[in-house]
Amino acid sequence: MSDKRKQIIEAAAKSFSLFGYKATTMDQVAKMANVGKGTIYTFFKSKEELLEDIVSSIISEIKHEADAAIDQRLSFNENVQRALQRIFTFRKEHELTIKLLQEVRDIGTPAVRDVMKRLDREMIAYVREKIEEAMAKGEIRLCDAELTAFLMFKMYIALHVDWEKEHEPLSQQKIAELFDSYLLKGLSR
Amino acid sequence: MSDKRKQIIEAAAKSFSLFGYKATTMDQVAKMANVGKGTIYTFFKSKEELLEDIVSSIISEIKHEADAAIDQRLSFNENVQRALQRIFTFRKEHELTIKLLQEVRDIGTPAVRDVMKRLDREMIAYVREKIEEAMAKGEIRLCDAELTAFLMFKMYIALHVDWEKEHEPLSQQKIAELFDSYLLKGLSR
DNA sequence: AAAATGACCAAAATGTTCATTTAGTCAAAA
DNA sequence: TTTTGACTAAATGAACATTTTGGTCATTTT
Repeated sequence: MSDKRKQIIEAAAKSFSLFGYKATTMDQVAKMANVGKGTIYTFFKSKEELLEDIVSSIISEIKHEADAAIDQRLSFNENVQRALQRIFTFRKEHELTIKLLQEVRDIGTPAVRDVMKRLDREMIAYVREKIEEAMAKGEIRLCDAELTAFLMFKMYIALHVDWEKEHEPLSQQKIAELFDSYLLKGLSR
Repeated sequence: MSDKRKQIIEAAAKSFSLFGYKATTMDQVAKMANVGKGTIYTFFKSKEELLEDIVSSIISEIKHEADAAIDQRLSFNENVQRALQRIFTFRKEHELTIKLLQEVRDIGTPAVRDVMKRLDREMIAYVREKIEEAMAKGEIRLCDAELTAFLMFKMYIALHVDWEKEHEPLSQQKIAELFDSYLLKGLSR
C-alpha cells in the first residue's frame, strides 16, 4: 500500500473522529494528509468510499480483538461472552465509533447510518460463526445460528446501551451474569 | 364525561391516526368534532395534552386486552407470552399506534417521541407487575423484576420489529418458541 | 350565568432568495 | 506518470418574507 494512501486514511480517520463525517471536508483531509485534494481521488472514488474503507478496517480490528479474547480452553459460553464484551467495549471506547454513532443519532447522515449498520451486521455474522463452530463441535444444541447471533447481539445492545438511557449502568460482571442466566441457558444441551 | 369532550377526543384520535400528530391542526380537530376551537381548550390545556390523554386511554386499552389474554389456570410462562403477544399485536395493528410510530421514525416529532416512550415504559411496568406476582407465588425464581421485564420487552421488540428489517418475518408460533427456549428457561426454578 | 365560539395575535413553521461552501474534475505542473 | 489546486456544478445555509397554527379572550348563544 502506497504511503500517500496511508496518510490519507489516517488524516480522514482522525478528522472523522474529531469532527464527524459530515463536518469533515475533503480540503481539510487533503491538508491534514499533506497531499493535494486530487490525490485523494486517485485512491478513493468518493468521500463515502473513504469512510467505507476506514470502517472496513475498524471491522477487521474489532474482529481481531474479539479473536484475541477467545481462549480455546474455555467453554463456548465463556468465549462468546468475552468476544461480545470486547466488541462492545471497543464500540464504547473507540473515538471514531463513538463519534459516528453520535452523528447517526443526532444528524442521521445517511452514509454514516449505512456504514454503522454494516458494522452491526458484520458483528452478528462474526458471532454467528462462533455459534456454528460450537454447534459443529457439539458444545451447544442445534439452533438457527443467524437468529441466535441476532438475539445475542440485541441483548447486548439492550444491556449495554438501552438500559443506561433510563437506569444506572450495569457492570460488566452483572451483564455477564444476566446474559448467562437468561440467554445462554436456553442454548445448553 | 361531557359529550363534547368525547367528540373532541374521537375527532383528534381519528385525525392523528389519519394524518399524524404534526399534520393535524387544532382548527381541523374543531371542524371534525363540530365544536369551536375555543371549546377544545376548555377540556385540554394544549394540543400536547390532547395527545397525552388519547395515548393514556390507549395504554388502558392495551392493558385491558393483555389482562383479557391472561388465564389464571395457565402457567406464568404461557400467560406472559399471551400478554406480550397481545401487546405487540395491538401495536402492529392499531391505526393510531402505527401512525405515531411512523411519525417518530420519519420526523421525530418530540411530543410524539415522548408519548411513545411512555407507552413503552408502561408496558414494561405492566410486565414487571406480572413478574412480581409470579415471584410472590413462587412460580419463578427471584430476580430483578424491572430488569427482567425490560429484557422481555426488548426481546419481543427484537423479534417482532427489528428482525423484520433484514429478514423474513417470524410467525407468532416461532416467536413464542424462541422466547420460551431462550428467555424463560433462565427464569425457571 | 355558564358554555361555546371564532376572530385575533404572537410565534413558529414554511417558502424563497442568494451568497458561500464543498465534492469531485481535469488541464497543467512536477 | 503522478500529483496538484484552480475550477465547476451542486449542495448548503443565512437572511428575509410569507403563511400557518396553537392558543386567547371578548363576544354571542343557550
